Parts: sequence; C-alpha cells; structure tokens
Amino acid sequence: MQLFENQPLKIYNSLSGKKEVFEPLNQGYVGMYVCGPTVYSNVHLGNCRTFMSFDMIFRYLKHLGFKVRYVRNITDAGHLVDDAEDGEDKIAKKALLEKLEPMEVVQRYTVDFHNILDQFNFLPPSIEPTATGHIIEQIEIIKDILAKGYAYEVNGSVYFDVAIFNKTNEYGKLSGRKLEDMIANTRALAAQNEKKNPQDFALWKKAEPQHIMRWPSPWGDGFPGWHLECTAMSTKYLGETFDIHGGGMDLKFPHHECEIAQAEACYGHSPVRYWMHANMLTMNGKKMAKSTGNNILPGEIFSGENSILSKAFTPSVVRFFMMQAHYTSILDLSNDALIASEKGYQRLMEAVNTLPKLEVGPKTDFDIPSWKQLCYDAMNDDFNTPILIAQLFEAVKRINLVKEGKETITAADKALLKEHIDVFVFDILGLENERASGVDSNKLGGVVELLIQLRMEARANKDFATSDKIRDQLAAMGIQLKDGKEGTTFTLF
RNA sequence: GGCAUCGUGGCCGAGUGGCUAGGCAAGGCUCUGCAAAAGCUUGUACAGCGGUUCGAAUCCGCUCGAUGCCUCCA
Repeated sequence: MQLFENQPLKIYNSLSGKKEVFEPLNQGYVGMYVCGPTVYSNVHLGNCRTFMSFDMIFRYLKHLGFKVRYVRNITDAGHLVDDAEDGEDKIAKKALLEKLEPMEVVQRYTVDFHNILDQFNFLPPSIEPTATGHIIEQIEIIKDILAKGYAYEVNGSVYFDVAIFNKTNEYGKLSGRKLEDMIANTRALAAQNEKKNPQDFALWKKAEPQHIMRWPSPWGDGFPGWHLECTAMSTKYLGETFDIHGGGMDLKFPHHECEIAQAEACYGHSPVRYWMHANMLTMNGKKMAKSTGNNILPGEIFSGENSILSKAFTPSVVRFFMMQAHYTSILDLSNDALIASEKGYQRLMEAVNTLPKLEVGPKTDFDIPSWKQLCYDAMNDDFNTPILIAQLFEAVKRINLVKEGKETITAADKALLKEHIDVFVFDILGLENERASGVDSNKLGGVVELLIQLRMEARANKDFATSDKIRDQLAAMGIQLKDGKEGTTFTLF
C-alpha cells in the first residue's frame, strides 16, 4: 500500500486552467520533464526558484510512493539570438566574447549550476540529458515532421508550418492565443523572408561559415531550432505521452506551445497530461533576467554581497523563503522578506531540535493524526507549501507548549510527531538543519557549557555584572544563551 | 495593441460565497535579578465602482494599477 493510494493529489494543469486529480499514465509511475537551464552564464536566483519548485514536487511525488523518472535537460546547444538570417548560436556568441571553446563555456556554467543546486540541497534528477547529445534524435523528428507535411525546407533551414498545423490542430491552446490574433498582431520584421509566415518557427537552422556549433544533417550543416530538444529528449526518455511537463511561466509561449505542436505533428497526439508552470521571482517588482541585469546570483545571497542585502542568508533560509509562497504565485525578493523568513526558519528549526528532548507524559493534548492529515491535505492541494508551513508552525507552537510544561505528549505521539516533522521539513521541503550543530560534543560546546556554569555561579552570588558580561559577549559572538526552567541552553545564530 | 496572471492588514504571503491562514514587525501580559528565548493575547485586511445573492474580499461587469508573454529567457 503506497501513500498515493489514500492521499489523492490535485495538480493545477496550465492547459485546462483547472486543478485536476492527478492520475498518472501508469499506475505507480510518474514521468516528469522540466526545461532546464541554458548554460551560457551563471544560474541566477530566479532560475533557481523554478527548479526548486520542481525539486519540491519531485520530492513529494517520491514521498507518496511514486516511482518518478525526473528528466531535466541541460541546454548546451544554445538558442538563436534572434530570427534574423544570420542568427548565431547564443553559446557560440558568448564563447567568442570570452575566447573560449563553446563546450568550455558549457562545462563551466554546468558545473556552476550543479554547485549552486547542491548548496540548495536539490535532489539530482533521474536523467539530465544535454541537447548536444541528442542531435540525431532531433534530426529524426524533423524528418518525421517534414514527411507528415507540417514543415518545409528553405535554403538549408527547416521551418515548422504553423498555418498548416493549425488547420487540423490548435496552435496556441496552452497560452490562450489564437493564430488569427497572432497574425494580426505580428510586427513586420525584416529578414524573415525565409519563412512562409512569421509565426513559423525553426526546426533546423543552416549554419553560416563562422558558426562554430554545427552538425551535419540532410539539409546541410546546421544546428537544431529552439524548441526541438525538449521534444526529442522528453520523448526519448518518457515516451510520446508522459505525465508532467514543467518549466517557468515565461516558457509557456512560445517554447511549450511549440513543443506541443512538434509532438502533435509528429505523433498525432498531445504529449503531456499535466502542464505545470512555476511563476517568476521578481526583484524590485521586476522579473529577474540575465538580459536586463535585474538579477541576483545565489552566491551573492550566501555571501551578502549585493546592494539590496543587509547581510548574508543561508541556502536553507532562501529555500524556506521560496517555499512560503505558492509555486504558481509571483514572489518578490527583498531584504525585509528574507529577514522575516530567516526568523521564521530559525524558530522552526529550534522546535525541530527541541522535539527529541521533550519529556513525555501520560497523554497528548495535540491531535497529531489530524495535524498530519492537514499537512498532507496542504500538499495534496497542488503542492501548497505555504499552508504546509502554517501547519508546521502549529506543531512548533505545540512543541514549545510541551517544553514549557503547559501541555504533555506521550512517547508514542512524540515519535509520530518527530517522524512527520522530519518528513515534511527535510524530505519534502528539502530544508537542512543548519542549527543542529554537534556543539554539545565538540570543543566549542564544552567551552560554552563552562561559561554557562560560571555565569550561573555569578548569578547565584547576585554578581549580575559578571553574568551579564558573559551573556552579552557571547551574544556578540553569535552565541545566544537562553534561561529556561531546566537551566540555561544556547544556540548559535 | 493582443494574450495571460494578479491587486489581501506595517511588510511578506495563503485562502475562500457565511466560520482561523501562517511568518515577520508592533502593543499588552506571563516567566526572568534584568534581558533574551518561549508562551498567551490584541489588531479586524482583502484596489475602486456597480451588479448577482439572505449574505462577497471570494461570483459577474467595468475602471484603475502591477507583472509576465507576444524576440533568447526559469
């Protein structure tokens, strides 16, 4: 008996615009594809938010007992800079600027990406395929689409014929657009004369002589178009139809719309059962983007080296901050918001650390099974982590009440509570217990315990000058003493 | 201009046709030598204007505003 059998999960499907009961294609298995990063510069915090949302989703699906194959690609072939005839590969452009081999750039930023995600405590995806590793598959799909009449070749490039596709299918259904409107609103760009219509998109682009990244194809040397790699890789690893396709909201159009078109043209049916879109992280009310410079790097948060920040914040604090907002909502980053999250996170972790030390009693004043179900209900309702966190704070309150001696908990319920706190805080939200230091057993712990003892003696002698000096100077070093009923404890902050 | 999403108390941020979000900050109280921590407690918010309804912040319409997409973008 797996958890998912009695924890019905609802997912907001961007395609239908509704929350739907999640039923995977194959009982007990989930195929999930998420559009990964383009590795031509450092991953910024906005990118991280999307991947973190899907990391949480991956974690929860796994927790429910699904066998999940999570595919997140690395876009290392680059995308076109623009639609102009001399469109050059974005990665190649950057490489020329920095006088590096394209794959050197790819390697550098892929390593950076993995390093950052590791600090954020991401689970690795099941498969992390690269676009350049799937050129053959992409060429095969283009051949297929050409054979089925949904594409045309011009001068070594192949374009998807949106108008023909739209006769039998519905181009724009994901983003709520109609082809007629798009035609009416398209600006007349020069240099698109290869395409029959401006809405057509490239499946294969001819490589100009100076273009470094290039592969042979039936249409000559070139490189794949923007949207094809995701169709190729998702199909290869998850099949022609799979359960969940995720990505950032900004990919809905045109990227995901084109993926649908490619797959429907090729396979004759819709590729994805549940489309999920994570919303943007903004800063100063504006979307973070590499191109505008309105962004912040994770490293700058961890070090505090950014003008909007008053201090450094740990990866778990940032993760907690992001998990306090629903993944479909726009979230605005600010120093104040991070500070508030840091306080909340610390309070949560205090309680997590207190729980094992609680004394047990004859009865429990807190209905833990009901609380546990409320936590599941929150997650089952389209991964509502803000509600889950609200429930966790209910548990925090109860833990502190028991600590204060105002409520009691039985040994069995304490174990049950601990088990589920750990599940939700660590396994699902993916937080790390940065405050659970092993200080009790190390040298620092011994020194602090000694000082606490000296302070207790001073207090017993009403020598408050000495006791306050110990307390205040330790506080200045980031060690906070807390006088409680059972004596003095301390935490690092 | 088109499409989409959204506008919640000092700040962040859930939710919803009638009943509690939660966090942070603030005030009061308990505890304390004084603090801190912790606990209890207070605040009565849903852009504006109409409409539907016994009842709407929640549904509908309009207005204003914000953001995203429409060109690579998580």
